[in-house]
Amino acid sequence: MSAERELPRFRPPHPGEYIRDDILPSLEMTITDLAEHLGVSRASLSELVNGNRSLSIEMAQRLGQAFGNGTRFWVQLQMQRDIWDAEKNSGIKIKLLRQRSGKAA
Amino acid sequence: MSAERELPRFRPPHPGEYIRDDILPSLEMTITDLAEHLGVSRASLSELVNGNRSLSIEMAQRLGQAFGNGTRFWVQLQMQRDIWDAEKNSGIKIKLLRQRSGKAA
DNA sequence: GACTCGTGTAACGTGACGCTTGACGCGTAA
DNA sequence: TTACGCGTCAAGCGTCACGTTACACGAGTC
Repeated sequence: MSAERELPRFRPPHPGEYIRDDILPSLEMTITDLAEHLGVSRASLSELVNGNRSLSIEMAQRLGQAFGNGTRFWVQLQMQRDIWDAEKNSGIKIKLLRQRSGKAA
Repeated sequence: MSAERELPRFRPPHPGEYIRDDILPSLEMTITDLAEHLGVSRASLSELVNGNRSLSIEMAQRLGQAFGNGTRFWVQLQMQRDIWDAEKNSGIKIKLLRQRSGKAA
């Protein structure tokens, strides 16, 4: 009874929202600018920023280097959203397997 | 100077190793047994256990439900390894973008 | 009006990868 | 030898991030 963290009440924000709302304004950059700086296509970054695509590990690396907050930050952002979606939308129901820790009823 | 966590010195273990070394023995189950319980094919679980495949979100859900430690645990296991690999093997070098926080040299 | 930017998005091809199915090799018991 | 359980491999499929190219729209500017 420990590893089960509660699901957030609301769907975690897409990494792209963060880029759009916080990063780009504070850097005074356009999507086109940032895409060029990151070495990705404009279309690719645009779709990411608009939430139409999820973050790859490689994209997370680029963002982490560009903004100085590391790969992990971005991957976790995406991960939280992925987990939320998975828990919400799936009908997977697997029965709990009891580890044999001595006391077997 | 905060979000940059250090990379582990050694490659984080593959989730499959954990299943093979700890879970399966303590449950006294075979790969075939567990695959059936999880509702996936033998081959799929076999490749996972042997480190030839990484964990999908859906597989993480199944494992999390079966072992009672939640989806997040398994996804994080995989994430740590993915990040480690990405940092080690990639030649990506993006210049840091300075946020304009008042003091501009 | 025409021109330039910045943007969103669709179509196409590509490569990566998780998954299933079917077949194979190996060990063990009848 | 035959039969069975187990693990693994190979082929095929679907999904998806990505680049490229192209088009359409709005806001400025001339």
